[in-house]
Amino acid sequence: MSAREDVLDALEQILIRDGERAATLDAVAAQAGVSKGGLLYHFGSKKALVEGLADRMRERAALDAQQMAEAPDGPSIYYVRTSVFEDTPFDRTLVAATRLSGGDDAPVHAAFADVREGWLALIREEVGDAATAEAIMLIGDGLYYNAVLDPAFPSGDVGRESSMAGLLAVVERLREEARGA
Amino acid sequence: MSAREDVLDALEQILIRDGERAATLDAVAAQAGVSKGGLLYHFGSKKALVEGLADRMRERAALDAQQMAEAPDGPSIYYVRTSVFEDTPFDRTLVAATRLSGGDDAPVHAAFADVREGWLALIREEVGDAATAEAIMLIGDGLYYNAVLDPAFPSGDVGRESSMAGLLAVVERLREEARGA
DNA sequence: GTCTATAGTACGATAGAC
DNA sequence: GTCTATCGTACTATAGAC
Repeated sequence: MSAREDVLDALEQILIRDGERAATLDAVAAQAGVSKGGLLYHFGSKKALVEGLADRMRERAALDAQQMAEAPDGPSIYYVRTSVFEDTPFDRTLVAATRLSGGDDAPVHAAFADVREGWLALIREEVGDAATAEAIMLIGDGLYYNAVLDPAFPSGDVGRESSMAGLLAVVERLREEARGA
Repeated sequence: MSAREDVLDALEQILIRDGERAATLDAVAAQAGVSKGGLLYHFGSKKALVEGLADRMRERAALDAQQMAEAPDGPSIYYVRTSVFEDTPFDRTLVAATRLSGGDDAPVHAAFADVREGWLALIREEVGDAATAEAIMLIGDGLYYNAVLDPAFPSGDVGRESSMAGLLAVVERLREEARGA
């Protein structure tokens, strides 16, 4: 039962570190410490392997949505605040899946659409105004994508971290203005 | 002289429509209407081909930065407003390059970093406050990445377009508040 | 459940004719 | 400047031993 999870961990690791093209069955098998044949016992094809990643993303996203809904500082701040890489299991899965977003992987795309819809709903519920909710979510999105697509990722972007406080202040102002309206 | 441009156009087309993995020399040559040998006369390797795309991106970005600096509604609004795909030559080059951002293409990454730095400088100059400038740029970034990474791209995302007016109002409010401070 | 060996295809790049 | 033909490698996937 653990070998399956090891393979998914290995896939994530390679996608995060080396990108989509590097995520071959050979490379994933080697990273997971199994042979290619062993890998293909658990996931019968590369397509099935990617679907396994999409499934894991849905599961972990559901847990994160719970956290977001119950966040003491509210879903808006939670979303922007957690849009920087923290190397949690969910972060790793999300970034790995993002690396596949350029291609035509239907399961991954569908999972992303559903997860994003849930996020936006929580933010909209908190701030009331649809345009403000979208603006707040986009700030988090921009933060996330910029970090993920950075060549230095995931070594960290110190400049970004120091500007987080000011950014959260802007988001909070946006939220309060929309609530007051 | 035109064959070179045709090849770059073909590379962009394939990256936009089918993603990074589909952009093989065979596919690009076929799309450009030349043989693989013919392609490799102009670009001696795949690496050289990608560098050609990065160079084109820098050239076209410089022209766009001029437009942005002189925009009647200001760089901030211009940036967010043009963060939706319009199928201009610059848009096509930018989206194509974004498709390569998951991998380890140093020339593409360097070009992106330089171009983005120029955008942020223009916005920061307009709004004064660094945190607000970053927030505004991130809204545009989020808008852009969401569109580009959408599976339906570039067929268009009608829902997004209808929310643009409200979003621009939020951006304008952010800008005016920062200016007044 | 995991391995080795191998089939079949696709890729990047070179050589040489025209 | 563009073509066809080809080499060597790397990829996905299968077959069959253990």
